[in-house]
Amino acid sequence: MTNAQQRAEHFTQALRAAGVRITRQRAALLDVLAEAEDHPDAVELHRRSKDRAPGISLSTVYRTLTALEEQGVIQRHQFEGASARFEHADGEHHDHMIDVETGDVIEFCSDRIERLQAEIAREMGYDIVHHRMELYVRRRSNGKA
Amino acid sequence: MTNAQQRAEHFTQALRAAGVRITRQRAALLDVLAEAEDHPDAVELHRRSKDRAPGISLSTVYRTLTALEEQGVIQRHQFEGASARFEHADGEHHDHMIDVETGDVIEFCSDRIERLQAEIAREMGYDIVHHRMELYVRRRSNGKA
DNA sequence: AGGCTTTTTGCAAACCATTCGCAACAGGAT
DNA sequence: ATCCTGTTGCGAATGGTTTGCAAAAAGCCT
Repeated sequence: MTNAQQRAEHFTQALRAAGVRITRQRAALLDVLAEAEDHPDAVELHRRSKDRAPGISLSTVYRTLTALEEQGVIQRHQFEGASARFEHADGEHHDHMIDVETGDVIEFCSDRIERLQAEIAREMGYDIVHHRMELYVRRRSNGKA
Repeated sequence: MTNAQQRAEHFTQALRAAGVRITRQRAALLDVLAEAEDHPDAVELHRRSKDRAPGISLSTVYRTLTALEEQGVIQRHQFEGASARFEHADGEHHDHMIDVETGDVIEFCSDRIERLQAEIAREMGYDIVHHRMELYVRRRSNGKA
């Protein structure tokens, strides 16, 4: 069984557990999401889902995405000046770099930064509920310094 | 001369330099922005500006905010699930913590985090154009650990 | 001041991603 | 197979923000 299939199964379980029915349309979207290795937006997910569930509507895509997000199995990212993009939330936490030229999204993570964030919040009397960190970047033109 | 007056003057210069005319409406908004110590949204800025320039329209507020942002003298922040909020951009760079209960915005900055971000980007072959870091937080309930 | 050009204004309409109301439809437990 | 309840697609609504336009105001040159 591939990773994608496992993920699709995971999505299905999560929805069922929440009393959400798995329809033909939802199954299609779940598969599409499970297979996606990028960060597609709702319209793109709709486009991809139409192959497997002809006639699926954009509303249904949005509704299902919201349900999946509520169950915590996918994440919604609202990058600057763009519509929301989605990704499955099974690996460990990570943040994003967005190439401002191409729109490409690169994942990264830094325990050190996370620790500093928590430390700063605590010093000011807060606990972090969640955070958002995005680096808007441009490919280095001149090889290495 | 107060800080606010200096800032208002700074805004005025920036706009004039860009060939933008200072109208009664804009002067009012500039003052409001210069005096603001919080992070108001367009509607709130409009409300505050109406005292000094009765009849000023929300469109004018938006148009002027856009111009100021283009000149780099104010910053626009798009926090999660809220309309854009603005602040003057004269002090040094900082990031934000948002109290998820109250909506309060707290400023902070960490050179160490900034350095780590730059380092990470560089390692992956990128330069940072700008970044966004927001901590969504909740006040610690139990005093200090 | 007067006149002329260019920018700006307020209004209403347009935008765009996302959500919602609704009547027809379809899971899925029994 | 049935019934109950959740779901669908559609089109319309939303809400923050932007835009087209004709009227009004800035700024400039004498």
